[in-house]
Amino acid sequence: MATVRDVAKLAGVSPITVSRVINNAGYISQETRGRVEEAIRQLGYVPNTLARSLRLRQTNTLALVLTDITNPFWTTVARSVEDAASDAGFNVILCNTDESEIEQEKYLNVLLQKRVDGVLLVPVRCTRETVQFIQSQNVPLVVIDRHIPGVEIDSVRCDSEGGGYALVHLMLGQGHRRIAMLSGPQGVSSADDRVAGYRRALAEAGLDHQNELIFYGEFNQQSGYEMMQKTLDAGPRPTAIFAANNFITMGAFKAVRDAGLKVPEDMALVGFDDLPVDLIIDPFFTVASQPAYEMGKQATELILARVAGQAPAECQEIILPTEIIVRRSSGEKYR
Amino acid sequence: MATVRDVAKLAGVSPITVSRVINNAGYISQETRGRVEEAIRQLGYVPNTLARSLRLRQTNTLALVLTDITNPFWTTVARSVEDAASDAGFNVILCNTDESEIEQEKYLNVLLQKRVDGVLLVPVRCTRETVQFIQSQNVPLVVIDRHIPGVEIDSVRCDSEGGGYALVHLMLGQGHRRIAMLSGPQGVSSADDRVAGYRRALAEAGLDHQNELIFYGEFNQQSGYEMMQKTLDAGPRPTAIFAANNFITMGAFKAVRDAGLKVPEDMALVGFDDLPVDLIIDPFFTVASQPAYEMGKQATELILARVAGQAPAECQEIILPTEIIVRRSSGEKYR
DNA sequence: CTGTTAGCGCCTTCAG
DNA sequence: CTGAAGGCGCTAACAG
Repeated sequence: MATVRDVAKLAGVSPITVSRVINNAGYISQETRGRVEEAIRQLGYVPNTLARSLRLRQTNTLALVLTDITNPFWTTVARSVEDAASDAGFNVILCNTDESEIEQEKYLNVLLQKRVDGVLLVPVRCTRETVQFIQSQNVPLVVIDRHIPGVEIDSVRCDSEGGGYALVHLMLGQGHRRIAMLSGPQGVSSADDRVAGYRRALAEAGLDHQNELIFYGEFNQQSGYEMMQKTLDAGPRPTAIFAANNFITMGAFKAVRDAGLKVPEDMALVGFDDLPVDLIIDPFFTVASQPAYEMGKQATELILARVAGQAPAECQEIILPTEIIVRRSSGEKYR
Repeated sequence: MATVRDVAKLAGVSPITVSRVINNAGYISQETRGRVEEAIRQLGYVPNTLARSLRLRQTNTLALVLTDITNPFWTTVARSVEDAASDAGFNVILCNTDESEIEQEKYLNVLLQKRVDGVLLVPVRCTRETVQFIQSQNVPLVVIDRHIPGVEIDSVRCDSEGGGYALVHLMLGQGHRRIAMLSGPQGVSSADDRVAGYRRALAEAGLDHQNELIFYGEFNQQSGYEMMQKTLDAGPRPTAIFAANNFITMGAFKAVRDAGLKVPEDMALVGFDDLPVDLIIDPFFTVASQPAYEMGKQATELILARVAGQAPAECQEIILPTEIIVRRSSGEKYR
């Protein structure tokens, strides 16, 4: 495989001149440039970015570490990040943690070894230790979707508390008084924040802790199904459900259906995250929709600014609003 | 940032010894190893893989170049590729071409410069030139989903011809005689193969070219919508539609609905690619489902074998079967 | 406008 | 079991 030296020799110039041509840097006479370009063509020379990166300490590569690209919410974020990165001349390494701390740690290790210029991370646990390692290596880090309390870190997320509040407020407004929440894992900020929104809405309606009915599970369909089953089995049955994400919503719906009940007649259902409208004939769920594309975009722009050293010194915390989309699953007025 | 040399100095050994500890290579006394590991810990040393890759000519990085991660079919493939790569200690750079040759070329260029160990490519155009560049650099390449006629290249794809045949055969069996096909772009092998399957089924039923009604468009929803509109406007209306992928199917469905007609009563509809069952309450479309996860897995395993120099010399061509899933959109017997 | 020197951080080769 | 020398391919700094 040809190197700058081979090209230089063939063109009768020095290696550095070849480098200048490749990178459009410094002054080069048209004639020399022509000779070099011709040599490059003849040799089929492809510059070795590894060597360049080693020298410049910049790889033009970002890492996107998320839980599971298969969730359409993350799919959109990934697409958005790749778009923004690509526009700026960066590539993106994709990593799925499946909410496993062990996987996350493995990935982060390798990514730092590969000297990615920045990491976009959806942290599995919202603890200081998660990010300590990355920060200690002075690699720019932007936390997406979740936040880590008590640590100075750039983060881009949605207003989970507000979205949760709005959905539950909607249910209350329709007359529901027994509203159960099917949450994600405790300790994951997006789950916790949505619970907080749920609580605030109940409190505001004069309902106290006795009226709270919260199940904690995972952000997947099976967990949603199981939590819904428990809800149906337990004590006095709620009349409405608030599910903490799209998969939990689907699982809950199926459990209700499998129990021979109907949404929304027998059980109103609202949830976080819209499903991709393009793939669904007849959208049914009332949701708090997150601007996934915008999130990815802003996170990427922020980290690219950090990489370029152009971002303000203080840590940025960007919180985007959710949009409440009312459809049939929330039903009409209750009673 | 610490280097092997720093670690070596602190541990009172030579750099190469540190290297041996890091890579578990060669013989090291327990005691020396202990000292080195302690030094690594103290310094927070993170090995620089760039330098290592430069030396070893291996990056442990693959590239996945596809059209659009947002299509659930590709989402699944991406997940699968990342899973298999990760298991083998490789990372994956994700690239979306949006079916643009220019984008594709840009990506391939940068990827080769970054010295990825292999490229998994969904080629925008099925021409020899597309892959020539990569092959000329001796970088392992596996073509996914499509194939490039007349070139020796590893490829993993589905039996598009067979799937198309089966779907159209199904329609014919239900009595349909006027069946239109809404295809993807001519020159993209998956589209062409599906058209071939359509033709074979018609021919076998004794219908000649006069009975063919084929529209060529793009693999997206808007194109599906537009092709369907044309179909509805043009001459004698068909009674059944074969759409070449999931997005075209959705677009066609919406056009039919917007025209005040019903699927399947007024128009039967079958298509390629199942939609993610997990996200859909009540699957409706009769489809030829492709084993996306399996495709990604096999493609990745093949390319990893090539990288390791363990694959058979001759080029591999893996063709996976589709599964016909009959649902309501294909209707009952016609007439 | 062009070239020389040196080094980014690592590992292979060959000695000890 | 450990080390010294050299080079992977590139570019910054400094000359000219």
